[in-house]
Amino acid sequence: MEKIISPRGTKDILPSESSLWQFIEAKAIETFSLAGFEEIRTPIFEHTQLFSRAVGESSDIVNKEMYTFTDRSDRSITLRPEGTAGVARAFIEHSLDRGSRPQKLWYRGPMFRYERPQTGRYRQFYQIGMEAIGLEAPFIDLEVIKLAYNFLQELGIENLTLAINSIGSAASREAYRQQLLAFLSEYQDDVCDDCKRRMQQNPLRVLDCKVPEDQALYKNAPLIQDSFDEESKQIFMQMKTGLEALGISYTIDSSLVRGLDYYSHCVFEFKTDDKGLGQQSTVLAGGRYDNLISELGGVSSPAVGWALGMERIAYLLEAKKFPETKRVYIISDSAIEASKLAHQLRFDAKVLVEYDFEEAKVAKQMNKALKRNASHGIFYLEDERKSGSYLVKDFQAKAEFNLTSYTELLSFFAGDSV
RNA sequence: GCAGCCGUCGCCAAGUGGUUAAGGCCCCGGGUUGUGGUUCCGGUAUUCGCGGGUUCAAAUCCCGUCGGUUGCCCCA
Repeated sequence: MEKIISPRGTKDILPSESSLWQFIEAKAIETFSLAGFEEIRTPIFEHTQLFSRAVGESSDIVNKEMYTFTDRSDRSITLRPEGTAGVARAFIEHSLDRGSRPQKLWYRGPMFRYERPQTGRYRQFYQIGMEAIGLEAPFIDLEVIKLAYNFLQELGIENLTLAINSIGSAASREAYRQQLLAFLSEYQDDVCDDCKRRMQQNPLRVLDCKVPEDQALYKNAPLIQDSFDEESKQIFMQMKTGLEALGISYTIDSSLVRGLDYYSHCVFEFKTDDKGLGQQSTVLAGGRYDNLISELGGVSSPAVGWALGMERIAYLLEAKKFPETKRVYIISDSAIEASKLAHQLRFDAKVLVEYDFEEAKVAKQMNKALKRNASHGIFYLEDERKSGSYLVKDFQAKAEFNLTSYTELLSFFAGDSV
């Protein structure tokens, strides 16, 4: 029979890895809750229309990367390729603009894009993201970036650089687009095929081209900052001075424009220089999207947010060591008695307890205990039960303790460290 | 979507046209009568990702397909 394997671009997170994922999520819950951000869970699939309108018809995501299908009632359904659109839809649907502003939300979960899988890039991948919706105060951008920064620090990820840029207000960006296109029209026939396509689809991307000959041509291209209106200039300035005041170092990357249509003003990315992730150096990215909510039919609600790729984070954390916890294995000639003791200890001492289901020989149970990475063994055989005692073995210290009551046993396992 | 490389047991692999496809790790069973990952004995691929073709003969050559990987595009 043919073996069934997971579909292309998907992967299982096995127990050897899941503790790391739990660690990441626990840190997210902690960091974001302390800042008053609350979790929102939206559906994994939405009406296709939501994404084509929110993410933008011209984006690659909508053009060639969506997992779209027709359901049994002929509705066009799409597996969400990113988190912001669903959050925005929920914000409008439940009139969250009537709540306190800004609404401070975060989310986690799988996203889907039909792409060629590569290291650090999957068809089903997991993101953690946050959105602050309802106010345009630039201090919110700073708060959101600072939280990203703190979160990454809490996780213990180092060597990330923050790149920021401003793409200005929608009006100033449109003005720039015209200027840029006028400039590019001179070179229309000289540039690479990719750039020809970019001119049609997303002219700002042209400046990011990797072909050296093209780069030489673009040297004299107009700068987006030069087309900024007063408001755009001021917002970007506040951004920069704010980051400096918060002690967050950054670089300005004028080629940073982001792939999604809904962004405006501040955009940013945290990147790693770890080569192991291949071309996927961006670990967290986001920006401001002041018009998305109104474009989707909601009350005008400026917003800012970001998302990070959990696989990429997990990759960077793989080598990290986690603090050891106590792990107890009961060695007994009676699975029933061992089970009773295990359940009691789990609830009374909040310690991880396992035991043997096979009533194997003592030497064998010792081996199993070690194989389970136990830190302690409790000998609990007929002799011990008769005398009401527990022989505790510390596997690391290679020491034995004869405890003569359950109370003594409990106090032995009190506390967190091994 | 395009181009290159790769695919032998759960893992690491030897084998590159010719009798029964090495080896190591892990795993499983057994021996050492209530104490340590040791040791000893034994077991585990009718088959080389899958399908087809060439040949007297294929894991080895050819075609296709699936999957992985690297680069491009793009992106978290």
